[in-house]
Amino acid sequence: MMDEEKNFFEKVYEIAAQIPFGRVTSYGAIARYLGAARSARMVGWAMNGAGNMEEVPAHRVVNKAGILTGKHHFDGTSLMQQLLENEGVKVVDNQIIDLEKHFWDPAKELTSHR
DNA sequence: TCAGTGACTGACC
DNA sequence: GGGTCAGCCACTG
Repeated sequence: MMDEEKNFFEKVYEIAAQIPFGRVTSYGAIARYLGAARSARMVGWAMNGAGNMEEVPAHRVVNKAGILTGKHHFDGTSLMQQLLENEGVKVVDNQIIDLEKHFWDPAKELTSHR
């Protein structure tokens, strides 16, 4: 009711900022939590602006396949991979290993209200 | 102003 | 089982 007044982007930032250390999530998971599962692209676009926000670890957000699709948008080339590996997430060929083990579902962890 | 692109996903064939 | 198509919304040219 009240949070819904927030902008879509702001919600994405808030959720992304709550991703715990060593965990990752997908654009669709965030989008679905916001009630816009079909607008996963907007989540990625929001991450584009979040890339400059240290509070928003965009490197912890990957596609559903666990592939670092947005690594190209980072300052470096393997920066995104380095950050994930630094958190204990194994990444090979721009893809996260054991994604299910590192996956963090906002709708499941933030199961406070729909 | 219109049209195309994009850090995705799910459904269809 | 694997590839293709459409949808979503915002920004750029």
